[in-house]
Amino acid sequence: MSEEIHQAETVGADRDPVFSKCAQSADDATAGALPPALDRDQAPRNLAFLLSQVGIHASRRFAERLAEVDLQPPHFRVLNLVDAAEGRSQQEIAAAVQAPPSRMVAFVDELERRGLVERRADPRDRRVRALYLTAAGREALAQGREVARRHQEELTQGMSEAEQQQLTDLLRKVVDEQKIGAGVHPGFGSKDLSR
Amino acid sequence: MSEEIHQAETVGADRDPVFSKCAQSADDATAGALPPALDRDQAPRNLAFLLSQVGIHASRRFAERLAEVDLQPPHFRVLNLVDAAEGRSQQEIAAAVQAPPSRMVAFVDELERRGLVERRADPRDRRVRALYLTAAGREALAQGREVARRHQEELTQGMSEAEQQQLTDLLRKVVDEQKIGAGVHPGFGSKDLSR
DNA sequence: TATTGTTATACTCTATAACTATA
DNA sequence: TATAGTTATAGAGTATAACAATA
Repeated sequence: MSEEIHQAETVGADRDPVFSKCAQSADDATAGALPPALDRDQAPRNLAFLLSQVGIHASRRFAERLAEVDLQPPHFRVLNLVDAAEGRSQQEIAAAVQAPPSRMVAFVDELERRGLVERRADPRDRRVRALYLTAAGREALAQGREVARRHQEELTQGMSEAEQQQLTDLLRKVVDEQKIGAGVHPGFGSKDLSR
Repeated sequence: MSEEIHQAETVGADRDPVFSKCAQSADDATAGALPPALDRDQAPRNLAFLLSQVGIHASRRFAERLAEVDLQPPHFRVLNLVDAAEGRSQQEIAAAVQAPPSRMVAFVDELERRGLVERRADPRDRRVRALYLTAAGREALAQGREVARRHQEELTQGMSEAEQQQLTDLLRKVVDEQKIGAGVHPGFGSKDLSR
């Protein structure tokens, strides 16, 4: 996974006396679990680290919330894409999410099993399986989008409208500058972020 | 993993005629691989999606670069932490990176095999294995940090100093507000981000 | 001969739980 | 009895390559 810790500099002075005290103090089931020398309270000022840290947190949190409506991120993504372009072949959708065909099969299997998506024959080419949403699929998609709405609300807690706009603009600048495909999310698997 | 696509709205109008044209156009080995209906060029304005997208991109890119000096993110992280607090026990370090003891063993095994880290006996408790960097370990750590420096440089390409500061401040605000532990990076594995 | 969808398979990463040696 | 470290193991997620039907 990921970005790294450049916070090392501030640490390393104190040692065992402080540590043993801390390790046994009563009220630190969560926070105080780390010895103080490793539990720096100074937030890293490192931009790359922050981006990675916040991004992964956001992704993971979203996966958690999505699970509440029985969806995993890849499934939600496929639903979105099928909705965006109904009647496309499985592999067209797969290409759009950058998933190999074999993975797509598994996802569609699952979605079809749950009655959210339909595979229909394409009269013009009997090899392809055209994908369509069912009514239940639209319902699930709506639920997922509601989760996404709440997720974003949570994520922007404590930020003013202006700040949100600023952050959005800056991030979009990065996407642009780094030539990350506009709507393409790197990493398709759900495990990636929900671990 | 992850954030989701709310870009669906803009799509779905055109269909096969446009698509077949696009699929065959010559100069789109990369970009034009997607049918236009799925290849929206409008960047998403969704903040949660952007955070996840950029964060994962950053993490993955960092893992790639780190590989150039034969390090994986978890190894680099462990090196950083050992450097920050030499002489700590394996499990203390493990706790600091939120890794289960069994994973830590594997990482330290690898680092020791490569001569970057030493396990020493602790005279006060013969169960613990105190961790120390070797000279080679310090060298590797320095290389990793240099990679991190270049990585950040790449990531902030095209941004003014002021913009970088703005972005840093905003992200730090999110870390604070979301109660993500300051220096704690969610997700320890390297696979997460390099897939 | 190439392509769509499918299956089989192998590989990696991960956590859990059992085990040992010390305490 | 509890803890530091280790090992064994099983599960999830992933990609690759072989395959069948169709073009």
